[in-house]
Amino acid sequence: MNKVVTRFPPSPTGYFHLGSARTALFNYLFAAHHGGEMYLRFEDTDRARSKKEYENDILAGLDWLQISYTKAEPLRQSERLPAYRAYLHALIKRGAAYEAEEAEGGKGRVVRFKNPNTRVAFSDLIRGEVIFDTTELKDFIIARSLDDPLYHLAVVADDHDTGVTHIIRGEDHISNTQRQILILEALGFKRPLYAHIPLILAPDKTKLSKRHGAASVNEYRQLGYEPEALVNYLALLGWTPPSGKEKLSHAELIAEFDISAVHKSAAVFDIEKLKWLNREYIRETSDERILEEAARRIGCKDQSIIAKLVPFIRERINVWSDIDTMTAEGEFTYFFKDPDLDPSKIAGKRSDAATAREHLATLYTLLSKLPVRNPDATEIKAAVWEYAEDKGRGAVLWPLRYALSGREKSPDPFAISAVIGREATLQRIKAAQTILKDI
RNA sequence: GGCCCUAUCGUCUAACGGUUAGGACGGCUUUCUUUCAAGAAGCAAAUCGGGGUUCGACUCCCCGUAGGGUCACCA
Repeated sequence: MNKVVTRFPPSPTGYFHLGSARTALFNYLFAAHHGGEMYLRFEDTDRARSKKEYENDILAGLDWLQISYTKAEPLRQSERLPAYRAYLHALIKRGAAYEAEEAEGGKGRVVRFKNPNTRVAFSDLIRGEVIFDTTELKDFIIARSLDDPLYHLAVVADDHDTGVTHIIRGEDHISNTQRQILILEALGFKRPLYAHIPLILAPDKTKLSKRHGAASVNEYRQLGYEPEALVNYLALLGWTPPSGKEKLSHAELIAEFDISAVHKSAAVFDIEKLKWLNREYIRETSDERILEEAARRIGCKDQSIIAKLVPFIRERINVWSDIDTMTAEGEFTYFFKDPDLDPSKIAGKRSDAATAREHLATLYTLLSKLPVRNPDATEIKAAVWEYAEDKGRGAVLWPLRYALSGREKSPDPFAISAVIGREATLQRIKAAQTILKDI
């Protein structure tokens, strides 16, 4: 087999979309699997809607997802006008296209393709034989003028000139294929192989778009998803690797990818499964990485305290921005400063104010015996466990935990105590006792 | 509407003529547990409908139905 060449040709008329990202990913995986390469080019023949800003967004997204590519030379279709003009001339010269006066609006002369009105059939790598009767296409327009080509002409020219062997694109392009085959055959080009991948749908089963919430790659980046998780998830949408694995590394995806195994039907984007996958990746990340994200997001207070929060954060978040949410909801504040206690909540369900106060007093004594250096959670637990077992764990430990956190939900009291240290622990227990005395 | 594509649990999917239709996410239950989270165990949940072909259809064929895509001087 000749060298595989694929391409990813977005038009920079919008932000880098999830659907585009998956198309890019499949082109990349296919090329990488076969030791080939993927070209990137920008289809900016619609000059009015194309923006540099969007180009940059696409480039940044590709880099973030670690989808590598070769830049076409030149990168933009707007830089290849002479080439298109030559092809247009060739087409006109051999009678396959002609200039025509445009009736509608009368904006000058356009170039129309002379439709041979045949049947065009191609074998799609995913869908098998697809047949179109091109008659209804009429003599479609391929250029606004000799210097202003339209999509179909430009695509055919570019794919040919860069030696593209496989065109892997969204299903929404399937009916464009007939026009492009007609043009390419009129030009005498070799036909590439086509593979039309199914679309990504929103939960309401329509094409995924902005109104369904986050649809751009950059939004997922902002929300704190890991690029590996997003790539992994996108690859699984419409394709199952032969190994049946659900969590695959970049290298595994490349090794297992098979375009002919891609499904024919559209898949609904399930944010819950993406979150789950993302959590799987976060679980494996280093303590350093979590510390870095946490310090930045919580607000860099005491780094040594945040370092102790790492295991706690690791098991509670799906995406990095969950740290922001937790911060906003005050789920970290008691690690940094004494909590405000609601007197009615100190005793908990398994105790009353008077006994809770007794328990706290005993706990204070017990914990005072701990070494002055800050003990770890195991040592703290050991110091009070026997007493808690004896008096009832719920009755003893709820007041302790509440005294330390001031919250109805939190990690266990030993973990909290280990983070805030011996002195703060004793102080908070004392504070809770004092409040209890007042009621 | 024309043309094209598609159809297994709520969602992503396995099965490639013979299985009690399997797995994952989510959900629910139980367990662990002072609470939360995590963990462990378990449960519910699907072949769109109708005809064929066949000893036997999720699987092959036809017809419906439903969903999607596309019908630009956008890409």
